[in-house]
Amino acid sequence: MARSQRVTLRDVADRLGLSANTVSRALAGKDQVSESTRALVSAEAKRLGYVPNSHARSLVSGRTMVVGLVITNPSNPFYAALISAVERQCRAAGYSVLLLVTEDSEENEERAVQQLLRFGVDGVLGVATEFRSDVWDGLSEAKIPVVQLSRDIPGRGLDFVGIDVESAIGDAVVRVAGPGVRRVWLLEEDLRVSTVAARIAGFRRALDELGIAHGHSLVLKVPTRRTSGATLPWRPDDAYALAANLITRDNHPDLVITANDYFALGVYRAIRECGLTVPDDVRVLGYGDHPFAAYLQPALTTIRLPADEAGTAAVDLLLRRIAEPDRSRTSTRLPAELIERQSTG
Amino acid sequence: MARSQRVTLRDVADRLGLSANTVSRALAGKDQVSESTRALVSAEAKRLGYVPNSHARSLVSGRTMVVGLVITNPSNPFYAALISAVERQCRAAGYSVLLLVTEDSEENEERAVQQLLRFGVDGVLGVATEFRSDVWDGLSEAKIPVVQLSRDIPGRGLDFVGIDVESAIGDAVVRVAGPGVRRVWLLEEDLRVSTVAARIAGFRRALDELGIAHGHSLVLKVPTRRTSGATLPWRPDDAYALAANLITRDNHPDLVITANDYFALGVYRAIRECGLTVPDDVRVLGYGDHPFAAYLQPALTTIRLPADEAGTAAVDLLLRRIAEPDRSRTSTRLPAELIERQSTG
DNA sequence: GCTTTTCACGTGAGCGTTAATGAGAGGACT
DNA sequence: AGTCCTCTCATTAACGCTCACGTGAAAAGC
Repeated sequence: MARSQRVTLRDVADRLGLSANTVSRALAGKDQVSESTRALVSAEAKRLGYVPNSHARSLVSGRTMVVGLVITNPSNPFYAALISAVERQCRAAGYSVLLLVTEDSEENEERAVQQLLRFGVDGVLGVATEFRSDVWDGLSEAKIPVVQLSRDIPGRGLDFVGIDVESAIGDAVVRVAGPGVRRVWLLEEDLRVSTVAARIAGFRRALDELGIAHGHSLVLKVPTRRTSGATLPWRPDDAYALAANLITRDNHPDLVITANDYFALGVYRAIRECGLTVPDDVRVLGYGDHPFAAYLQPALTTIRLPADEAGTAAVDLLLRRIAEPDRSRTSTRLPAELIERQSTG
Repeated sequence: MARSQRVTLRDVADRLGLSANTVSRALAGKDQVSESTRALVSAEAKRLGYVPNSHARSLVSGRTMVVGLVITNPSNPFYAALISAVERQCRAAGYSVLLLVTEDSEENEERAVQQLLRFGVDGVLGVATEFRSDVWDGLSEAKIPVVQLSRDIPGRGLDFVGIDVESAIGDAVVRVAGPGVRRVWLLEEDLRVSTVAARIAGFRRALDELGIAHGHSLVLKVPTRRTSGATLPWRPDDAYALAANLITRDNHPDLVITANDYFALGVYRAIRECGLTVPDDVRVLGYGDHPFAAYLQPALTTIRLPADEAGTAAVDLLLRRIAEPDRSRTSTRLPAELIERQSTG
């Protein structure tokens, strides 16, 4: 039904007494077609409403002009920004985006890779789940370029574009910790991924630089809601519950770093309810610079992530690798910017 | 290169001394294949790492198992939630999602429709830009089912799934306005879309019900940043700039409704800087129930949108229409829930 | 005048898959 | 024994497009 309706190359060709091939060449803008017939073909194609069949095209050409984008959770604002940037850059280059969501589940990730293989996408941008790292090997074997986004699985020989999380956190903590700061906490996500590891590493390095004994520091894991579906993965409530249990008026950290600004919301409340104040009693450093951060009371010092640049750079890198499959592996870590506000004094 | 590598049906068939067709039927689980050869085929296909070519399949079958998702801005948290829900529901039904972003630009929307036609997707879920409403006609002509998401363009005969914005705002304003409330403002987006119109209509209806003269009310348009790319479309700064200009200590509204919680952030600040307080001097009603709303001081009364349900329902509707193209048009408006917190007393 | 080149287009094949049809082997039946 | 099935598989033809050729006519060259 739908098929019989569709205008094909032959329809245009028959209407003009030409061959399908000529019409194809004319519309493709190739040589070996006179300008007069090209104009005729274009006009007739437009008149009939001809739309090329991308499947037929990619079946013979081997290219699809589609890029796979594998994301763990589109409701995560950072990933949402990545999606926007990636889509825009792909669109500018004439590529379409096939979106696969993994919800940080290995099973979904495997299915996603399978889908990408079936489609024979020209390239893949992916946030890896990292529980098992060989999931992506199928793409490499099929010679489909993969650029890892945000999270890096080393040793796979895959391109990577992300953020220099370790430096971002490390430098920020050093900058933000005043002379009186002795006890420092990090509220982390409970995920086994490279970004979390990098934040912890940066955190530890900062403590060393500040001469703070690791015994005075604490890395707390907030349970991550991966299966919550179409909602934000970070719940202020979870951070609040954790912090409220541990912080008392007489026993509290001097500085709390949160893995994201949403956790900071919970920490704010926990501190407030103890009768303590930010930043006089406890300093708070967020992560992500979400739009509300500047509007909290006190305004939250946080780290701005160049999601837009990362997405754009990742697409550029992918397109370059599609063009030159044999160029050497690239690993880019973009710097993040500390936005100092009132929560750190 | 990539093509010669790929394992095809023939490869599996040749290896077993069978025909490609038999292998196809065996893997498709059809009849007319003995169980013994089916097992052989499955084993060999797995051993060789056979992956079906979706383009070849859809070229002959006319189906793609792909659904197009047209979104104006993935960084908008509401749309992000929609994307998550839609993707998940599609995945559950065996469909993949092709993501097209329009940035509320008519040109992009036309290109998106063109892409969807080229791919011959089985169906489309879309947030329409609404500047020109005939952009989607091409899909209807190609008999591709379209379900409109969130924004409704009436008169096109397209299915619709969204939220009952008019009732949500109308009922909420009535509920939230106390006896002393005389002057009511609505801070709206500057977009010509049905959701904005519905909010304004609900606002006006509430004023009538409350017996508030329209002269005492005000609908303010906050400039919308559509071209800002991969960022949130709603900037608290913009709402702040507008509100700060109009609100003074002696001349202020009793109740402000904002088109989203981010605008409420700006309004909070503007009110605070006048030396006024929420809710005693000015009540504030947000929209969207973004995760930070509960953690503001005072906690923001707002309207929770069932984005997850909307996305899920939209996919269900689309799949049903794909199965039965001739069923009558459906228009679903899901109720939104008022979440009463401190900002309205 | 003829051959040679150039240009504009047509022909045929094939991309990998599925649907329709055909064909051979084996068993059940009269 | 011959006929008719049934089961299993092969053969053929699409789907719409592009690529490597082939071909004819006009233009160019001597």
